[in-house]
Amino acid sequence: MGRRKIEMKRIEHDEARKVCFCKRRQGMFKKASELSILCGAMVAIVAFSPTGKAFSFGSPSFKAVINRFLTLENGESCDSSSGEANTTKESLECSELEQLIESEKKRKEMLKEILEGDMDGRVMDWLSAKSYLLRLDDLQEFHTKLVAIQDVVKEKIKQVLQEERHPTRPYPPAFMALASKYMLDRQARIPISSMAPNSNIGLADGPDVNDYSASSIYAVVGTSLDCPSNQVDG
Amino acid sequence: MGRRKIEMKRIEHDEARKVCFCKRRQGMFKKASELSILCGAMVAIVAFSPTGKAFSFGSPSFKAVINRFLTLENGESCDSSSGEANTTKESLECSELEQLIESEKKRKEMLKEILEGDMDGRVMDWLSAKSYLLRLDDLQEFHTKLVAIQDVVKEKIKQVLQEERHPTRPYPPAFMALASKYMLDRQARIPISSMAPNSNIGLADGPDVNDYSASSIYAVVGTSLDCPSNQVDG
DNA sequence: AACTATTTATAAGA
DNA sequence: TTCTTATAAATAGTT
Repeated sequence: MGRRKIEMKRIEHDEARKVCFCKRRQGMFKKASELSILCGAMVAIVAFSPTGKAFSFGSPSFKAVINRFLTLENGESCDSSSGEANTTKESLECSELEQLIESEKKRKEMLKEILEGDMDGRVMDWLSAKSYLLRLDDLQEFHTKLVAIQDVVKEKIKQVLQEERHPTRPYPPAFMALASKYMLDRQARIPISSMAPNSNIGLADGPDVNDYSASSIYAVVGTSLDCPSNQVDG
Repeated sequence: MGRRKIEMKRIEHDEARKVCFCKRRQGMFKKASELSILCGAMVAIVAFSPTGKAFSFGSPSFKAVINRFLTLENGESCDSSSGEANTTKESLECSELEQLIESEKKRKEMLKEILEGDMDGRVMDWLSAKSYLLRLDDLQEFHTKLVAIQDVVKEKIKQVLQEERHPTRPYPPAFMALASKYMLDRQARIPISSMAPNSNIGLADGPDVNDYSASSIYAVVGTSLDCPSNQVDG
């Protein structure tokens, strides 16, 4: 579709690649718009430019389409294609798509349950679920915190071990007060510091712890194929 | 692009509309595939046929692209187009997009709050209280469990990191079993042992079962423009 | 960003 | 349906 046929592989020249993205992204969005108009179809697209900028298209709106997609009934049929280059399968059936929808639903349900549910007594579940829900950046933070908690427990073990060598002593009054408060009032927060008999329990060091309408697309694209001003990508 | 120019409006004849969707959907997916190959761009598309069937395309995978989109940093720029034909607003700016990103940010904040609030507050307190109340053997067991969870999290981080290079795949059955168990029975604890590092919890990479490659798309589309058998739409 | 020579997509027709 | 083909449209390379 140009002065000459091009090989279907990554364009290495940096500038040429950006220009190509700009033109073809517009072409694709126009195709999407036409498809939705001609066929009354809902279409949504997201594309990341070589420079990492996100572009989206949606008809009737991006959000509406994605929402419909993510809330597809279980039985609703769908087809999925992957542009990945190194696969051998000729057909996807529906599974990747269905799994995605399924997992999204479950994730939402889990999140809701965690938010609404009583976490007490199910901390392990809570922690596990959390590791499922969090994304990469959250996970790293979460991991740091886990390490911190683990240190608390280790420290506690040390203390208990020490205590076992000595005659057992009654818990300090301060602890009893806090413990009963905790047990009676689940909502009350017990400050870690006050839980630590010798204050070496706990986290002493602090755990760090623009839309343009179909018609304007046509106006622009129909008259020329240049990148409109909203395309600040390059 | 055919024997004659067509008006850009809904095709009323039912059969013709379906045929058009079939052809143009394929054309659009091919364009998307080419865009991703030539420009190294990530692209995801969802389209609903006139009969309501969902089709998706993703490169490197639908899920990976959508995830990236939904976790856009606040400052990351984006452009949004709407193909809606009958809008009265002259411009949406980015609002659809921004709303979507906004809701995702809220989700993140919520999780963060849970993480920091519960984790640093109630859960930390809970753990401390527990660690104070527990006896030595319980503590050691508890510590072991913490290590196990930590391993899960580490593993998850690894997987997520890997996922950024590879297309996302469905959750493994093992995980789904655990997840559904968790969701169906709140009282049931997920045995820590099954949470252990190698149990592939989380966004695990399984072998792909469901992709067809760009090249096979070309094989189909290049030789003929008919709807392949997986297109059961019409 | 504009301009065309070409390739590519596709509307009708078979 | 699927294939064929005349045409409209997209776009690669150039200015």
